[in-house]
Amino acid sequence: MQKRPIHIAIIEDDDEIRQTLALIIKGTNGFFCSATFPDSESALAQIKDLVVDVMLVDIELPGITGIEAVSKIKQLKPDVDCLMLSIRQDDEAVFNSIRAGAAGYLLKDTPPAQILRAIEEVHQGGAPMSMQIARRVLQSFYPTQKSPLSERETEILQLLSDGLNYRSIAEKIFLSPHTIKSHIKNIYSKLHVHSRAEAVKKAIKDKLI
Amino acid sequence: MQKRPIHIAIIEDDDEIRQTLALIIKGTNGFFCSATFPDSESALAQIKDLVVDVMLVDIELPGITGIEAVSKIKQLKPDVDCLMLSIRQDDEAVFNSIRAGAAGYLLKDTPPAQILRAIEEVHQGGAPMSMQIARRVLQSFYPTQKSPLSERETEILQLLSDGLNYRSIAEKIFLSPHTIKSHIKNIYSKLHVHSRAEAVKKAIKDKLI
DNA sequence: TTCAGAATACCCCATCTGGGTGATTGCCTT
DNA sequence: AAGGCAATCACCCAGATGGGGTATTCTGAA
Repeated sequence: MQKRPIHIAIIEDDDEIRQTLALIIKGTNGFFCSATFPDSESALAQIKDLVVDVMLVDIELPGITGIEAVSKIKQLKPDVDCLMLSIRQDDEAVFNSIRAGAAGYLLKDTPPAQILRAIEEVHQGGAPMSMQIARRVLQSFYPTQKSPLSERETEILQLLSDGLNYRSIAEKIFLSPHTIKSHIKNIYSKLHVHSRAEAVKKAIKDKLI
Repeated sequence: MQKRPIHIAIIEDDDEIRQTLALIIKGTNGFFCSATFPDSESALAQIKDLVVDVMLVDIELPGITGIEAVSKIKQLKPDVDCLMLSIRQDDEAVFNSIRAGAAGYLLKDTPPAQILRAIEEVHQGGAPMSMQIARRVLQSFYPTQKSPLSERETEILQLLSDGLNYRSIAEKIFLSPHTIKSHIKNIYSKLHVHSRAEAVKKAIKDKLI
């Protein structure tokens, strides 16, 4: 029995690249090209009536960017897997794409055979990424630099972020509220902030807690 | 000219798996097995004197876990790339490994050829992950559920997280401080929190801002 | 059309916060 | 031996915060 081919659509403004991709897809067994679009607008207009499993999306498009397109596509058809295809590898492009709902991210220098492999992988529930992209993504989890805070301070910052006030923190770790306040003042000065909200934000962003 | 092989060390408590991995590595051109260890302790004791590019690390080990081992290895030898090899695919294992500094994560059912490919990739600055793992990692960037906050509220929460007080926020968006306060009260009740710190924490964790 | 929610604005008030200043003890490094 | 930092505790005070209300307008869904 013949397996249903993976239905693919392409959004890519460069005519040559778009057509080449389409040709490769059409010429390969198990892959089917449902549609191609030169911009996000036309793709979004038709997406509802389209049978499609995987979308290849360029980021740099005239008008609506590929990233915004992905965001809208995921709203309209949450089951479509969007695979970004871009020359950009800056954090801005990569992480905004992922946040928008991209299920994979390939650089444009990826050879055709690997693009096809990535399409299969994304369709099987994977998240293919070019090697540089994957590394960047993992690196985003590492603490940026080592904490300037002492252990005690980190502990108190943790409790602070739970919304406890001086007194509650003091009770929790058996210290005087004055001491807590002292620590918090030190935390502020080390993190260069002036309020709990800022401190919590910085702590999370810098992965201190 | 002969290229220097990739030097690999293994930490794995299962004798059979460890020896099989070592054999595969030894038997493949371009790969060299520097050492194998049945536990983290022995690996950490010797790591300083070891020439090694990539470490294969199991997570579930007697004594010090693979995750803690990675954290210590990265402290001692930051240039070593650690590739986790585990049966576990729960968030706990995956994200703690990544935070500890792992540069890749393979499930144990990965066939040998792919393990070798992953070793090469990690050594070239990539971050090979089993398909399920990569997807999980990307999913960690998506907003968990859609925001319960209105646009205005989100805007104000954003400013709140920058450490602005009622008055400053009011000035920034040309509203009365009373209004800001009203909005913030609504934000608190929607997020089920009672302070700025908690609100900011929840907002970031739930990717509302 | 009616009702809910969003956005706007105001009042009261007890409590909490952040900034300033100062002190003691102990540990570590120099 | 000295200076520095972490950790502890203390006091003062102006201003901010959070919780309790109330009210109007507008929009969109039921």
